[in-house]
Amino acid sequence: MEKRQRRELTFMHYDDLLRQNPGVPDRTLDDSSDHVKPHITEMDFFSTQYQSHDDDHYQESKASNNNGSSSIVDSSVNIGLNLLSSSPGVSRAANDAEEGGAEMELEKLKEENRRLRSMLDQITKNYNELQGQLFMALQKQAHRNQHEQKDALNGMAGSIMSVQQFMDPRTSAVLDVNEPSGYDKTDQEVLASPENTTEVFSIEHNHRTCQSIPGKNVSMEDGADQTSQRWGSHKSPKLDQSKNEDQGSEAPFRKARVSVRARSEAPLISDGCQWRKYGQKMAKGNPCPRAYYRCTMAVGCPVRKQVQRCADDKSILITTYEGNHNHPLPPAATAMANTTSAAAAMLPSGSTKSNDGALSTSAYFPSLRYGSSMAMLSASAPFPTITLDLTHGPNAVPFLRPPPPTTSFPLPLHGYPQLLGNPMFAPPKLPTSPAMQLGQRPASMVETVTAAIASDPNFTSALAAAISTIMGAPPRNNGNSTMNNDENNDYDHSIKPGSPHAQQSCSNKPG
DNA sequence: CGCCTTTGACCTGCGC
DNA sequence: GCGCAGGTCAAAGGCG
Repeated sequence: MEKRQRRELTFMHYDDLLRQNPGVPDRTLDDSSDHVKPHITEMDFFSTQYQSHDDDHYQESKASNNNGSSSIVDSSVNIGLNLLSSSPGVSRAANDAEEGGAEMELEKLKEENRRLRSMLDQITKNYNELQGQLFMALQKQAHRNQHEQKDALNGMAGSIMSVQQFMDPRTSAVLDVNEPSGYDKTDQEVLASPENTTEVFSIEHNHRTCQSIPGKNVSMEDGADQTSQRWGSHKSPKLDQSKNEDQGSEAPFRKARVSVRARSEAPLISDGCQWRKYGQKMAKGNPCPRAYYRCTMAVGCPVRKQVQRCADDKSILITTYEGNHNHPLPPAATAMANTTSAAAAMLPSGSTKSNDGALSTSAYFPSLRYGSSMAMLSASAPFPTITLDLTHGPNAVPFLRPPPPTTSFPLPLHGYPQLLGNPMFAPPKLPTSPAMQLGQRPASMVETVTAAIASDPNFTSALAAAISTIMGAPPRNNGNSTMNNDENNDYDHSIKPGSPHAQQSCSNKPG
């Protein structure tokens, strides 16, 4: 009985898996009517999560069978064997009766596994090819954007940049390709400037901002100083030194800030990280003070955030993140980090800032296909800033507030799964977060994160659970491999239960 | 005792 | 050069 029961449960899990992975052909439709057992192993091939489910439901069996979890790592053949041997409660008589059929089923399982593996390999190969093509296209786009930006800087009226440019999250990354591992430290921060309180989404590009700000000749090469230039140009030398040591490689994105606007009565948004308040200032034009927080989850963590209530609507909490965590993050923090990283990655490569602070470049998207979050260019902010407006529900109609002075466009976070899976957005010491490695639905995760935060900023626990549900356990191989160039190494780390990645993910920011 | 918050002072960039 | 504003430091005090 246990054996049959397990089969049924496993089959259901596999079903769920198929629902969550539409790309995987539903091979069970062909065989389900005939055999139930074969699905057990096939399901196990792709998801360790479901294996764990089995373990949960059959702890008794597992107690006397050490192979219960090992099947996750082993080949499909082993899984099949494990299943047969993992039912100590089955009587000898039952085994004899099913022995012949079981062997045949086992063979079928093996064959099915081989087919699925080949299919998965093919899918992975296709995905990688597409990813490579996309990367090349983005590079071309970046070059094109550079020329356009030069024209704009030369006084050309072409302030309006192509939609693709702003929609292209990789543009900046591509442009920064020469930078030494600059990707590590995507900056996240909450923009608390009053101007942005009315903005749905603002984006500025680091490059242009640096070039356009007098006295801030921060080139992309001196990334080590960018942290201090951005957050604390007035910082003490000691702090700068430490930052140089810790963040020397994160320069490129250090200029970017990610601002999250969310409705919350709480003084802080629970983002899963530990923060220490190190300062508070009254910002001009806003009766609410601006608080400065520093991540204290690890010594020397460069991540900081500003928290300030919107001057127009005090129920809106504006949190600005900057920097990348240099330590493992809890799931909730990981989700936020990924979200903000993805947002930071959206920074266009060529937005410019006019001398008078007026928005000089912007892109407008008449149709808002992505209602959960939107982006808007803002030249008013001294730093490249992306503002994620979570004050609306995922399906809410954007622009409930009066249109901001700047143009806005939706943030197509889910349009760039490669961003989340790309190592460029992984922290230096944290190869890739489990979420990032879940290449299947990185964008959906972001959506889920933003939606959850929008609905309840303090609901991080549920957020983590939701992410876990959506993403499941890291795929054993192929699934994530398509998302990460460092798939091999990163993945190995991520699936280790004891590994820090198992409980965190990292991205850059968030805090 | 350690950690955190508070808060005034200080530093730096920027505009005039 | 001066003043303003943003950002940070660090001493003091509170809290568990």
